[in-house]
Amino acid sequence: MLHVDLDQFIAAVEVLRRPELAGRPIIVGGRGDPSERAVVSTASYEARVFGVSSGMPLRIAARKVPDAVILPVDHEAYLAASETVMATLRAQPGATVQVLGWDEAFIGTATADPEAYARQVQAAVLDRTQLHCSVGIGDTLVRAKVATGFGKPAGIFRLTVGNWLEVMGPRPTRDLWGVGAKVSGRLAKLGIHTVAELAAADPLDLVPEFGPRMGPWYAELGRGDGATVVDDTPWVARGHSRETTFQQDLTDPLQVDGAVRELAARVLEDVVAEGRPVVGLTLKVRYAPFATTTHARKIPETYDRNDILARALDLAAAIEPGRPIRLLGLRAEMAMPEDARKGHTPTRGGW
DNA sequence: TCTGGGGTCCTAGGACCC
DNA sequence: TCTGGGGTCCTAGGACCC
Repeated sequence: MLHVDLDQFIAAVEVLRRPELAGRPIIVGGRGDPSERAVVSTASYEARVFGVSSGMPLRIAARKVPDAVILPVDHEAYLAASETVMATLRAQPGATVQVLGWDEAFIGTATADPEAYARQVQAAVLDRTQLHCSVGIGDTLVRAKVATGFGKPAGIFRLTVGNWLEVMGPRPTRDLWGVGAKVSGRLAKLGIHTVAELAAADPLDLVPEFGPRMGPWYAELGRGDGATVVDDTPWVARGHSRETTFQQDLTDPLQVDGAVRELAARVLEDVVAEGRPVVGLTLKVRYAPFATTTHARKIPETYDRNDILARALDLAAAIEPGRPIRLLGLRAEMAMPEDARKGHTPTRGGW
């Protein structure tokens, strides 16, 4: 299968509608105002040279690149570009497409020459959207996904059971898709630093540290093994959430109450649009500077907006009075239809 | 005043039941 | 006075990804 990832997608979309920006360091984030609390969504390659990367506070990024072009996030524009890209992928011969995000997807197809197929995909995407992409080829989803990183920018790379350990073996476990800072640290405590060491680990030895599902799953990840079938089952959202970071920390209970009401109204817009009942609510509270707590509650299946609002306000009663609040979030979990995709391997986001 | 917003899934521990 | 063992459900918290 193939994994397709657009190069500097958001920045590239911005350049398409403002060609005079080509070649300049572009940083897209928040409302485009580096004096506000916000982070970088994407930086162009010209900006990355200065050490700017996704997730970095916008303020810091702006400081690193004195003459950067800083632009606000424009979801609609990226979504429109994304839909054209995905439609182009679906139009490829024999393609089964599994979308992972705005700018990436797996393609399953039976072809004798995957490199040629990949070049054809790149040409089609470029022709239809003027956007460049990199393509990974693999015999598992994990290998295809990881391979893409070696193809950037605008290239093609192939990882299979034959060269996985040769290429990935000496690298830190952090380079794996699904291993972050915390897990790589916990693996290091067990004496596992490299992908090769993880691949050689006994899955059962990882159970005490990571649990019955995640332990064996990490060992599998180290070997590059896992799913081999691209699944194009339509995605059914488990829930919808909204959150707000306040430019000034909130301390007034009336303001907190108002913020919760507004979040509830916004979440309900999404939920009502889907016509599925709500079965649970989670309130997320980030107290300044960075301590986060959540309060969750199952509720009887209901569509009733007033009921849901009342229950959200119930949750808000758990907020500690007088403590400054930096962020509030509200998530509504929805009832799942019987035939929805569920119960596959751990992925934690990104579908 | 350094830290978005939208997702998914797993695990631990307590409550409760038989 | 002592206090099993298995199971399920729920909440809180954590980790990761785009």
